[in-house]
Amino acid sequence: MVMSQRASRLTAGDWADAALDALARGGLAAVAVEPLAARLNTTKGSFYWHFRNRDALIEAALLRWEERGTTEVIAAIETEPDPVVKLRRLFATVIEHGTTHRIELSLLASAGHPAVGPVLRRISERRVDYVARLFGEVGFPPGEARRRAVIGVSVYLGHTQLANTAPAALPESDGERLALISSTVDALLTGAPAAP
Amino acid sequence: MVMSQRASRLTAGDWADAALDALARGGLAAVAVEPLAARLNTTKGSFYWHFRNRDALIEAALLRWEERGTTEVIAAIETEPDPVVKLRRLFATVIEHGTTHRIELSLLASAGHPAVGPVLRRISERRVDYVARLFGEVGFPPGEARRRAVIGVSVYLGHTQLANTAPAALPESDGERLALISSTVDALLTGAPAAP
DNA sequence: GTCAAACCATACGGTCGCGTATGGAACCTG
DNA sequence: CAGGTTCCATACGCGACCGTATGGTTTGAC
Repeated sequence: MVMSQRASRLTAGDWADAALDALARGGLAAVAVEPLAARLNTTKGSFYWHFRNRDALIEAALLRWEERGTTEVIAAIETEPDPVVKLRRLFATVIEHGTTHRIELSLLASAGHPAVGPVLRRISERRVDYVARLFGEVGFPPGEARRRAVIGVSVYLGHTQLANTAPAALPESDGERLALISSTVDALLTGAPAAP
Repeated sequence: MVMSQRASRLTAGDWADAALDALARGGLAAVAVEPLAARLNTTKGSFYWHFRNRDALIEAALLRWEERGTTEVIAAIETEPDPVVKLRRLFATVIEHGTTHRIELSLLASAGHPAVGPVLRRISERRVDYVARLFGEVGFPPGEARRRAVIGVSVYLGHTQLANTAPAALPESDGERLALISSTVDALLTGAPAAP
């Protein structure tokens, strides 16, 4: 994302992307106007044309991230009709989406920020709701579907955290990590009502 | 921790505790010398007597937190001889230790900081190692013990995240949350070799 | 009470980052 | 090409925070 030569004018989206990069690297404190301008090889004149202030940039960046992390992920999973395959595919994404996860971990530190808290809440609730819906489609009654969803999403989130803080504590290869995640999905599917 | 009247001289530990408080509230950026001094009802003269610089305070605070979060927790759990009870007690702490968790989430945004990264790695690895040992004591072979430990710790961490970001996605009462955690421990203990 | 050590208060200079103001440059349309 | 719109560069003032320097206060030992 370091652009030593800028081809043309920057869009608000360019700035938002740079903000998400900074967020992933150093948390909310790294989303600073002047350092971002330097990375984009421009000055804050551009920034203040596109955004009223830093908070406006943060909000724009968060919405962008939320869209990518939920709507787009769910849309991609939903191309598959079978709920069990959907669950497996969704959980496999824990191993693929490193940057999205890095951003989320960074945001956890700023859950109290007025723009961050609501986004985290929405994305977390949406995730649990979606997984609960998938377990429901598999045939579990609502309460049971929800409990499994909470456990499953917890595993997903915790695995992400460990992958970032102590990768050596996890299996070495992606294959083994995937096997671990799959065995968790298997366990959560245990006791599933007979296929319709 | 706001002390409008200070009874006596501050220790380096007082400063470190104040730093941990700030960390929990606003992340690493909130660990700032002058605001901390204000909260302690003193000035940075005291701070610079006890610490060479801000980084020294951060390191001291992190070590203190690490001690509380691992050594002391494990020591308390280890007063119980039965590994299954130990596991249950350890997992129940996910619901009790709000502040410790708040600090950990805050630190995730600063994993790249030279003092933070190693502490997070150590505490994460130690946690997985300890839980793996407990599953080993229950009778699981090493590889299987480790896999269950990774899943269990992931649930623990993920549950913590959800409790902070979207508490409404979790069961409402502590009792129900504990039941959910217990059912997870149950599932992880499934297939345990016969008691010795 | 004296002295030394431990501790703290304040002033100062410097850097960083924010937001505002102002003028300039690039682009597009007629 | 001219004019208007979009976009950007820079200067400025301000506040927050850091670390250093200096002098003052408190505490403990003799």
